[in-house]
Amino acid sequence: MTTIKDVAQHAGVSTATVSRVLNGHAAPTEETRTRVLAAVEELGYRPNALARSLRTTSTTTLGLVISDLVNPFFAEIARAVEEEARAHGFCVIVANADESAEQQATYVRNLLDRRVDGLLVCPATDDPTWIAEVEDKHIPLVLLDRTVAGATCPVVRADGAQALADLAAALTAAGHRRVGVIAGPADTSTGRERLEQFARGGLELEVVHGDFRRDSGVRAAAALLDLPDRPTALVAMDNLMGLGALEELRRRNLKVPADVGLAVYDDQPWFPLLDPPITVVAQPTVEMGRAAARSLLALIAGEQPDDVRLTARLVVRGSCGEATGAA
Amino acid sequence: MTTIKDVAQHAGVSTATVSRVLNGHAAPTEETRTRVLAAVEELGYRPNALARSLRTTSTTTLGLVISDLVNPFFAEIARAVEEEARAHGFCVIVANADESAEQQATYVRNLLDRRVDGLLVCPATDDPTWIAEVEDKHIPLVLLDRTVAGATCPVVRADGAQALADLAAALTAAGHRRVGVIAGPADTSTGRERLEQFARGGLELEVVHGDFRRDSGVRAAAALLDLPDRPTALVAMDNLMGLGALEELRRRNLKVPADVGLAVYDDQPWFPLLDPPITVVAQPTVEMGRAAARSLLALIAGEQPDDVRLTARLVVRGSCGEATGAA
DNA sequence: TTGTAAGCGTTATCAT
DNA sequence: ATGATAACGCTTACAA
Repeated sequence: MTTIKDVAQHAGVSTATVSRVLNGHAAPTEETRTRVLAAVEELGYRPNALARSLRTTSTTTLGLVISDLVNPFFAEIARAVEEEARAHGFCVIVANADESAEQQATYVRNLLDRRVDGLLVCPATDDPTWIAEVEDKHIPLVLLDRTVAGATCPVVRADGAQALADLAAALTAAGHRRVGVIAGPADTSTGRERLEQFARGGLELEVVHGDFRRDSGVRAAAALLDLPDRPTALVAMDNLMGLGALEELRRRNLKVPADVGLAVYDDQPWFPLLDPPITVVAQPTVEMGRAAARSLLALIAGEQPDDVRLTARLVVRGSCGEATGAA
Repeated sequence: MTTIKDVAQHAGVSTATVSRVLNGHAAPTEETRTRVLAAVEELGYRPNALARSLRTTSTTTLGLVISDLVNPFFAEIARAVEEEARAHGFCVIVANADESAEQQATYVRNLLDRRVDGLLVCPATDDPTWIAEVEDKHIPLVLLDRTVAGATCPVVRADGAQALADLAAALTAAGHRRVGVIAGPADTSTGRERLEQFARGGLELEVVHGDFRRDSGVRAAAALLDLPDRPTALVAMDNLMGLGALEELRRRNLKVPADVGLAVYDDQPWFPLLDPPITVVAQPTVEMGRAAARSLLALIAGEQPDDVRLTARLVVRGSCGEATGAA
């Protein structure tokens, strides 16, 4: 491996000069500059980022802890974060907490050990203990999608209040009175918030909590459909539980929306292709990822970014039935 | 930030002893061990991974260069790689080449600079120039999904030969004679290979090349459907182009399979939910990611892993029509 | 068993 | 404008 020493020797200058040239300092004269650059070129020299980081205490690397990478929503977020980071010359180390608080804590520690310049976390649960560690070390932190109580750092998330109100209204207009909710975990902010906001819609709710994953969607749908007084519509509070619900509906040969209406929180490219197309609350997923990365980058740059709330919106497609003139 | 020096001082030993304790060396006596550990605990000391890596020339980090993270197939691969890496105590830096050879080269260089212990690459194109750089530095390299000419490193990929033969047979049995192929780029091994293997099936083919992305699927489907002698079935050679084709079919109000049959290479969870469910060639995606990570880890450990070929298989669902007894 | 000290490849300070 | 040199925080001979 060729080092800065080799380059210095080859160019007949000191390592300091090579470093100055490579870092675009004002000092070196044009003549030495070209000589150094020639040596760099000839030897195919590339600076060791580790050594540099050790010295400068900057890694130009972001840590991203995702609560569940299987979830296309979070996969999309991860992609957007990577994109925005790349645009600013940063790399991203991606960590998957698999909705486990312990795994998340482990990963956060690992990323801190690696001296990432900042941390982007989609908290798996409300447990806030890990945050102290991050703040102790003064590592810039931004929360994404979910928040946790007592977090003093910037939070970037979607605002689904209006969309959920609209959804409740649309369901009501379509003649639904009693709907089954496949809710997220009660120990996540999004799990609680979506349920609560939807509950304000005045519908009679039957609630089963899932864990934001496919299987729980299947189980929750089954439980709701087995109810003696079966709800006329189901609302799944994330796309994976929505997928599970759809599978269960298909398994039971129930027609949507004739037998049961369905709506899902978080849109996916394939929802419009179903028959009928699925009515959803669409989140500005990519923009959330980008905004979060930008906030973190700003924090790293010493600025004080505000919280970001991106509004989700209802997309009515047909899986909840038609609005009846009467209702 | 507390360093190993602080711990040494606090425990009344040398930094060397602290290091030995922390790295589980045989030397230290039980008594000093506990004393050191107590100091570590009390100070909340965490070793600086950068400094350690600089010294040991090992980062326990894998670099993963994905050709297109938007593609759920690659997202799934990324997840599987991360999972397997984590199980072995490795982190993953994810890079997205966006199907661009230049971006890929840039990222490879960046990851080498960061001294990743090994590199996992899904090559964006056949261009092999970047490989030389990696091999020069003797960084373990494994190719994933796609290969490039002249690569001497292990390759992990799917074998779709049989599945594509089966697909051609199934299409024939369903009465199709002339099918439109939405193929991958000719400058990717998978693009060429899938087309070639499918072509052996004896069907009359109309081929349009896409770029493995959604839009190209829309365009290719449109082109094929506009043909004077319209094919009776479409085969999309990856899931995103399949999505695009489905959108175009829906836009034209064409019924599957009554008007046009459809099959897609690479399964997705929502394909069974469509009406009719989509016939696919299912790849062992997760296993590919895992296998690739394992091969790379083996390479890093000094072993000589073989190429891995995981067989894809045809899943007949209904989007190609029923087999007619006659055919 | 433990300590001393060199070295990993940089950058930055301080002279010159 | 350039060159020595210390320092970043750790591991590892080598010595004791």
